[in-house]
Amino acid sequence: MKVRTRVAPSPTGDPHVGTAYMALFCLCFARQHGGEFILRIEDTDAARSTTESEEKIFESLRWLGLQWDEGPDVGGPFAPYRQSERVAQGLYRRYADQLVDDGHAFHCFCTPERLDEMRAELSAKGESAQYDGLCISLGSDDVQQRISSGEANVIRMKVPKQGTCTVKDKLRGDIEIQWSQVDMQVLLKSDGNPTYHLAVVVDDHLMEITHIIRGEEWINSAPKHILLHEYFGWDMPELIHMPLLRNPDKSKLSKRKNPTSIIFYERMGFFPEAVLNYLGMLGWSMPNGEEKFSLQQMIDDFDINRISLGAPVFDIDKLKWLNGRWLREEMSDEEFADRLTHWAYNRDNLLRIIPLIKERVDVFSELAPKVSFLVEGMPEVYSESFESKKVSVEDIARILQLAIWETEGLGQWDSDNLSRLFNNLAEKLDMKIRDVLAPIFVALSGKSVAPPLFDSMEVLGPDMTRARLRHGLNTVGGISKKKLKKLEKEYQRNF
RNA sequence: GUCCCCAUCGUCUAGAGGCCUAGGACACCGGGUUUUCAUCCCGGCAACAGGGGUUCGACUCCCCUUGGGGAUGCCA
Repeated sequence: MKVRTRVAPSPTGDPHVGTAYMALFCLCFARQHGGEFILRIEDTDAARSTTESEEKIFESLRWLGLQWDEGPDVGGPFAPYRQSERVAQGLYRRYADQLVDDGHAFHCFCTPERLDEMRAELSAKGESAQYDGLCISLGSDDVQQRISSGEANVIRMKVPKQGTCTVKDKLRGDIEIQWSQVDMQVLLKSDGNPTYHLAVVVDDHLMEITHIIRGEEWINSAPKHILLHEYFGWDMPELIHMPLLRNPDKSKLSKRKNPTSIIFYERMGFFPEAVLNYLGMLGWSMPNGEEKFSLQQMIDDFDINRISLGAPVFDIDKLKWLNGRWLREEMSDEEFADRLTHWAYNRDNLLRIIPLIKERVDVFSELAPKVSFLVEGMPEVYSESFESKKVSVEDIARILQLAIWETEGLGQWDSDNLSRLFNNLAEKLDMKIRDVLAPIFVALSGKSVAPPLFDSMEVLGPDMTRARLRHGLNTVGGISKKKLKKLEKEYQRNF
C-alpha cells in the first residue's frame, strides 16, 4: 500500500498549512495500515517548482515531524520526487501519443482566442462552457500535415458523451458525475509540457500508488483521472477527498486573510507538536475525546471513519491554548530552555539580527528593547503611535492596506525587492517615501524608531509582516467594506 | 448559469434510530485559589438551518428548500 499526497509549491516557496494538513492525514492513514507515505511535488511549472522552493517545503514538514518514504525514483535525481526532470525526457509526450494512437485522444489546433470566443458564446447562452470538439473529427492526414507545418497544437482527451462516472470516495461513498459535465481536458500543452491531469495519472501509475489523499477541490476532476486510467488499462487508486481548511469567514484558507505558512507558526514560537496536534483535531477526533495527542498517538488510534466532512475553520486562539498545554504539561525547564535557545537565540538568528543593531547600541543592556520586535509575535501597537501631522488616519489605513496587497504578490522576499516595492508604492501614491514608511514602521515594531525597515521585514518573513500590517490596520480602525471595495478597484486599475 | 461536496453552540467537535433534558473543548461572562498577573479549580451563556416523509420512536435514514464551500483553464 502506497498513500500519496501532493505538495504544491507556492511562488514564494512558503509551505501552506493546508499542505501539512493533507500530509498529516496521509501519513496517519498509511502508517495505520503499515503502508508507505509518499510525498510528491506536483507542479510542471519550473518557475514555481524550484529546488529551493521544494527544499523549503520539505524543511517545514520535517520541522513538524512528518516523515515520508522515498518511493521509487521515477527518473529524477531528487528524492522524494521531482516532475520537471521527466518533462524534459519526453516521458509524458509518449503517453499522450499512445492515447492518440489508441483513439482516446486527439490533436487540437484551436487557438486561445477561438476558445475564449467559444466559451463566451456558450456561457451567454447559459450552457456549460466546454470545448466544442471542433478538432476531434479532423482527418489523420490533415492532422499530420498541420503538425509537420509547425502549427501549434495540444492533445486533448476524448470523453464519453453520455452516461455517468461513479467516483468512489472512501469517505463520501459513490459520487455520480455525468460525463456531459466533463470537459475534453488538454493533456499535453503546446509547449510540450503535460497538464496536471496527465502527469498525475502517469506518475501515480509509475510509482504504484494505491491510495490518494487530496483536497475536496479535486472531486470534480476525478472522472478525468478515472477515465485516463481506463484508457491506459491501469488500476485506479482509491480516493480520499479531505475537507478544505477555511478562513474565519468560511472561504478557503488563504494568505490574504490569514497567516498560512508553516514558517509563520514557527516564527510565532509555536511547538511543532502543537501545530500538528491542532491540525489533527480539525476534522478528526480521538475516540476517547482527548484533545491533546501526539503524532504517534494519532497514528495508533487513527480511523479514517472518524474524519468529519464539514470544512473546519482554522482558529489561532485554540491553537494557542493547545500550545500552552504542550508547554506546561510536556516541557521540563531544561527542555524549555533548549527549545527557546534553538528558537530565537541561536547563533544563526542572532547573526541575522546583529548587523541591524550593532551600530545602534553601546552596551548589551540596550539591546533587548531594540530587537524585541523581531522576536515578538505581535508587538503592542497603539493607534496614537500612528498619528501624524502630515497624513490623515484614512490615508494611513489606505497605505497599510495597499502594502498588504502589494506584499502578497512579491516573489522573492528580500530587502532589495521590498525597497523597490515601497518606493514604487510611494511614487504611485505621489507621496514622500518617508511618509509612506512611517505607518509601516509603527505597524511592524510598535515604535517609531527601529532598525532598518526592509532588513527587518526580511527577517520577519512575509506572513509575519503581513500579519502585523493587518494588525496595524485594525488598530487604526480598519477600512469600511464600502471603502475597501472602492480601494480594491482603484488598486487593480493603477497598480 | 451548470455540476459537485458539505451542514450540531460564535469556533473545533462527540453523536452509527431509543443511552440526548444533545456531551466535551476554545472564546466569552461570573466565582474561588494565588502578595499582582498567569496557571489551576468551580459555575454560567450558547447549537441539532427550515419543511416534509420513513418509523412505535429521529441529531441520527430519505426527499425538497435554504445556507456555506468547491469546480467549471494550454493553473495546480
